[in-house]
Order: sequence, then structure tokens, then C-alpha cells
Amino acid sequence: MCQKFGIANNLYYLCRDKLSQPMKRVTIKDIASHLCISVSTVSRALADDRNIRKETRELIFRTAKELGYQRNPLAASLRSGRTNTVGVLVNEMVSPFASQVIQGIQNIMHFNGISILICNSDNDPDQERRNIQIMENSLVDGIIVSLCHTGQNIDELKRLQGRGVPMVFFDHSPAGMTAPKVVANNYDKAFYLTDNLILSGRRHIVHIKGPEVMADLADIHNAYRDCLCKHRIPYDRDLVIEASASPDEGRRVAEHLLDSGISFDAVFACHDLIAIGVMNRLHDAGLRIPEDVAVAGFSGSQLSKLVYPPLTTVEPPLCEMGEEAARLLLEQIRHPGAESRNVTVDAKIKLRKSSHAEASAPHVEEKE
Amino acid sequence: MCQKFGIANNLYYLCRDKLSQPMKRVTIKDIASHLCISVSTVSRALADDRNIRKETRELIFRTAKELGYQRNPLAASLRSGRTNTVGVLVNEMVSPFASQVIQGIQNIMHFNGISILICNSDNDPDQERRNIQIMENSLVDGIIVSLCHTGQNIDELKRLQGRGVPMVFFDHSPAGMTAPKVVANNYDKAFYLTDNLILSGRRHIVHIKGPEVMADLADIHNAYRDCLCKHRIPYDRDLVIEASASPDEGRRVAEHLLDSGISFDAVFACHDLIAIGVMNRLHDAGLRIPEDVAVAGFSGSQLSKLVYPPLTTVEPPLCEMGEEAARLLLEQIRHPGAESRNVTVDAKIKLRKSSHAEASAPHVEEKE
DNA sequence: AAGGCGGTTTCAAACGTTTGCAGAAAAATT
DNA sequence: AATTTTTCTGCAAACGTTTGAAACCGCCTT
Repeated sequence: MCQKFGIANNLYYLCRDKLSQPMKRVTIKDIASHLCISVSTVSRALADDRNIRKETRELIFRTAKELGYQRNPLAASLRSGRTNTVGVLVNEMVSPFASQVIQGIQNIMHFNGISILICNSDNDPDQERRNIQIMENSLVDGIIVSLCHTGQNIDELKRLQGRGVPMVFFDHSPAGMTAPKVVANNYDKAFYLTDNLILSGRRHIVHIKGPEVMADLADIHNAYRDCLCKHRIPYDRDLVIEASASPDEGRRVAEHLLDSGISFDAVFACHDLIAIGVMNRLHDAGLRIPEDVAVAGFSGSQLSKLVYPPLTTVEPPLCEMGEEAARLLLEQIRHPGAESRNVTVDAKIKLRKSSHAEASAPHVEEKE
Repeated sequence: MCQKFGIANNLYYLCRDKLSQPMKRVTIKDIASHLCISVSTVSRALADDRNIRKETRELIFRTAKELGYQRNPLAASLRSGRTNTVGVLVNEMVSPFASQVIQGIQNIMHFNGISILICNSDNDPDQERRNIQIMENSLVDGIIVSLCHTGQNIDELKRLQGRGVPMVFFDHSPAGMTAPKVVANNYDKAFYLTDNLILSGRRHIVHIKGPEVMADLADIHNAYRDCLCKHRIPYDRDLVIEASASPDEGRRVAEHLLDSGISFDAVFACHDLIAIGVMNRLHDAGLRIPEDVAVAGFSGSQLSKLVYPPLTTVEPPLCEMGEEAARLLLEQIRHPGAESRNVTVDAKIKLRKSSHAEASAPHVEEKE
């Protein structure tokens, strides 16, 4: 077994690999006895502890690779109390929104040797609550959260926070919790977009807003109102409708608008899925987009480019949001008790055909 | 500490909970010393071992709940060698395809107390390889796989299989691996769809096919060819183009078709994303869908309902596929070495406006 | 010659479970 | 009453790592 005595070697393992079924993994014990040193030395070497002589470290790394060693994360976590896993709690995975953010989170986390556990609640608060418990039970080192719009599990999250679990929010930030969050500059962009619709001649702009509990969605509504005010256009309550983020809700709202005979020449929805539903229903009614009605969404993703006509929207830098969220969480994990810091990212306005017959205004931030 | 001696009680823990930061979790040791019994009894009771007297078991369950015990999955896994976690390897999460299947997988797995680890390779074979290694390193009890179309990591999967990791495929089944898979009856549905296009008067049907390595995609192509043959329509190589599954590829193919002056009156793509790209490009060229060109996709999801006009496609029962895959994997895990069994699920044909001006043919399986 | 001091390495005790085996108590058989 | 069987519980050794504290070694200082 021991190299110094010339007995056996890694062939032992290679043989077993091919034969026995559950195949024993190589452990640090194996490396240690192979080199006739103690396990603690091996452990420290592999952890890049500076108390290990350079040659020893290199020798250990080399034989670890030779023997095909893979550290057992279970044992490491059990002993160290850190799982090197963070949880990501999302409220939907139908649109590419979440998956893009997750990609960003992974970029940072995997680089830091941390793996991530994803739970999707599909906008079901009960499922969300269960997911939070899964996170807790999985002993994650921290979690990144995008809550359901209802925000009814805030108490549960507070409990976790009380237990010392680091936590970062993105997308939807619940009012009344002090935790780092990464949000987009929704107000500015929504203002700009409304402004743009007005400048291109629209006067009767419908706004489909989200639930008030979510601060970020409220911002969009506020921007809409303030921009109307700037242009001295009266704020018409009939033109403001609340809906949740789904195409079906969009269709419903469009239907309501058509039925009630309200006259409108633009629709600005707080979510792409709603805007898409609106477009579809208006299409069916024989209305032309954008000639008859301009449509704009918000919080867009690749989806908005796939529909026809391509949808004007505001695209948050999803991947970057994920990366920022990951960085914030790492800060929290590494320095518990550090004060909570927020990050605002810059969303990009995408003026596309759904709002402008000629989608090439000179002030377009990025035209496609 | 010990109840029998009237010392301390759970208040001890409750107190600590509120104060100390990293908050010690309640362990079976705590329960044991609380009741003055051995940890093994507690462990067995909580595992529903039949060697425990009913009253003892109930007592233990009760106090476990009182003390707020939550089993430490790390320790359990380390000792037992089972992680009660299965991996899910997907090649994309942009479309809702994956997330629906994952939902199905979760339905079954969570019911069986198994959690799932999701890795997305975004159709990048290198990332896919890394993800496979993450799975291996995470000591999952088994994995459910939907490979990249390139299929270049098949060797790596074979290695895992050789190490005794149970494995189930869905969606794309690599040729040349014996493992359980769940696939849809693609051939039948593709045949039907082609037939339908021909019956509605289309003669020059373009087929956009996938890479040959994937058996399920080859089926679609075969069905297309066989159906043409049935109608004595010659198979024209110029009308068959290979592309990978993305809207951009769809646009590229459409552009190629327009440029080369090939005449065609229908496009049947092996993937919805391709079909959507085609539609967009044809729209831009001023062609009407379906009047000038009928378009049909395959392997659809909610996405196909969002675009305009709604896309004719074949929708596999995604959730059911996930559930079947999960069941197959559980079989493999519980009875290692059992022979591999395949499951075929029935996909639904959705005739929508993109292929039929009047989407209401009498033989439509489900019209919307 | 005794002591001190870095730089390295080892010892041994955790971490919270599961589980084969032994042992005790109770029940059943002789 | 003595034995066997059955039912239940306890002991203690794992699982593979991390980590504080101790120990060793060679070298320098006094």
C-alpha cells in the first residue's frame, strides 16, 4: 500500500474500478497511506494551507490526480459546517428571465467553487413556502430570492434571516425587509419609455400595472404617472388596470378594453408576458400593431424578440443582475453582519416595431 | 438535560435559538439525551424501522417535533452512501420545455423524499461535460439526461454508467447507449403533420431537420420522407436543410430559401424555435403566413401559443415525460441491474393558424 | 548547553448520522 | 422452572473530512 515500501499502488484502485459494483472512491486516507503521511497533511495541502511545504503540497496534488481523487463534499460540509451551496429561489421558469439570471449567478458561484440549488415556486405561495423549507433543510450557506408577487412568505424569510442565513433579493424586492438587493433602474426607464410613446404621438396610453406590494413594479407605475404629468396629460383611472404576469391576463385585459369601448392608442404593460397576451388579442380583433395601437412591455428577455412584431421593452441586464446578486451574497457569507448594500443595474431600452412603425428613432438606445 | 431526572428541557434550545448566532441545530443526540435513550433507537424510530416499539416511536416523533428537530441530510448521506438527490441535466432552459419536464420530475421525486439538482448546459458541449462532472462529484444517486444535439459527451456518460450511476434519458436519446429512455411517438406525429400539410394542398414542403446523431430527430425526418413517398411526391434534397435548434438558425434558413429562389409553400421544422425564426424572417420579407407559406414546428411548448400567428406544432406531454423519467430512474435506483425499459408517451398535435387559415379541420386532435 | 523560534507535520477529536451485532427483557415453548 | 424464541434497545464503529493543539526538527540565540 505504501509507496516507500514498494507495495501495491494505484493499480489496486484501477482494478477495483472495473469490477466491483458500488466502486469505492479514492479518499484522502488512501492518498495518505499511499504516501505514508498523515491525513491531516493531505487535507491541508489540498486546501492550500500555507503551513505545508511546497514540495509536499506538489507531491500530494500529483498523487491525488494520479489516483483520481475527488473530494467528498458531504464529509467536508459535515465537518466544516459550510455546504458551499447556495439556494436560488425563483417564482417562475417559463420565461427565460430566471434562467438568464441563474446563468449569471452560476458564473460567479462556480468560479468560487460553490454550487447552487434551484427551486421554482411557479408563482404558488404554498410551493414557495415549501421551497424555503427545502433551502433551510439543505443547509445552504445563503439564498438568492425572487419572490412571488404576493409576497406572503416574507415572515418565513425573516425567520431564516433571524437564524443567520445570508440572503439577497433580486427582481422583486419586498417592502420592509433589510437585505441586500439588486434592482434595475425601473423608474428612469419606464419614464423614458412613456415619454417616447407620447413623443411619437400617442395620447391615450393604457398602463397595465402589477401588485402594489412590490416596490419595483410600483416604480413603473409612478414613472408612467409622472411622465403623463410632465406632458400635461390627465391621468385617467380607466386606463390603468392591474394584472399579474401572464399572457392570459394580457388577453383578458385587452378583451376588457375592447369590450368597454375605451379609446386607446397605446398599451404599456409592466411585464412582457402581459404585453404579448395583449398583442395576440388585439391581432385577433383585427387591429394593427403598431399602426392602430402601440404596445410596449417591461422586464423583457429573448422572448420579446421572438414574437411578431418584435416587442418594445426594457431589458434588464439579466446575467449581470445574477452576477451582482451572487457577489452580494458572497459578501454576506464571508463577512456576516456587514451592512446590507444595494446594487442598481442599468436596464436597456429596446425600441422595436411593436411601438414604432419605423423603429429607428435617433434616440434609440439600441435598435435591433 | 434528561427528562427522567427533571432537568432542563426544550426551553434550553429555544433560548439559544434567539441568542447565539450560528445557532446549533437540534440533533438526534439531543433527542436521545432528552429522553434518556440511545441515539440508535432515535435514529431507527425516525427511519420507521419496524424493530421499535410503537409507543417508543411515537414518543420520539413527538419530542422530535417539540424540539424542532430537522435531520441533517449531510450526515445521513455520508453514513448511508445515498444522497437522496438525483441530477437533471438539460441542454437549454430558454424555452419552457425543460422547466415543464422538471416539474414532472419534481412531482415524483419530492413525493419520494428525493431532491433534485439541475444543471443547464445551454447547448454548450463543454459546459455539458463540466455539468456531468458536477453530477458525479455531487454523489447523486442517479441522473436524468437530455443531451445536447451534438451528442459528444456520450463517452463521459458511458463512464458514469460503468461506475454504476443509474441513468435515464428523455427527449433526445443517443444512439448506441443502452439505458432507459422516455420518448414521444415522433414518427407517427410527424407523419400525420406532413400528411396534413399535403392534404391541405401544399406540395413544396421544406423540412428543416436536426443532426442525425439524435434518433428522435431522425424519426421526424424519416416520417417526412415516408409521407411524401405515400403521396408520390418526389423527395427534393434542396428542400431538406439541417439546422440546430435556435431562432437565429431559423432566420438563416429562411433567408437562404428566399435568396436561392427555391419555390416552397410550407416549412416543417423539427423544432419550434427554428419555426419561429422562419416565421419572423418570412414576415419581414412580406410573405403571409399561412396564406403564402404554411409553417409548422415540433416539440412545442407554451411558446408556440405566444407567437403570431399561433404555431402549429406537436406538443409532447412534458410533465408526463418528466414523471415517467423519474419513475424509470427510481426503478433503476431501487433495483440496480434490472433490465432497461423504455417508455413512449403520446404527443399531441396542435393544428393552429400558422399552417391553416381555418384552423378547424375535422381531424384536428385538439384545436385551440 | 539550555532555551526559543519558525516551519512542518501529526494526533485526535469532532461533525450527525446509520447499522451490524450483541445484549436485555419479555414472551412463548418445553 | 428451565429453555428457547421473539421483540426491543444499546454499543460502538463506521462514513470522509476539517481543525485546534501538540509535537517534532533543525537552527539560531544567549
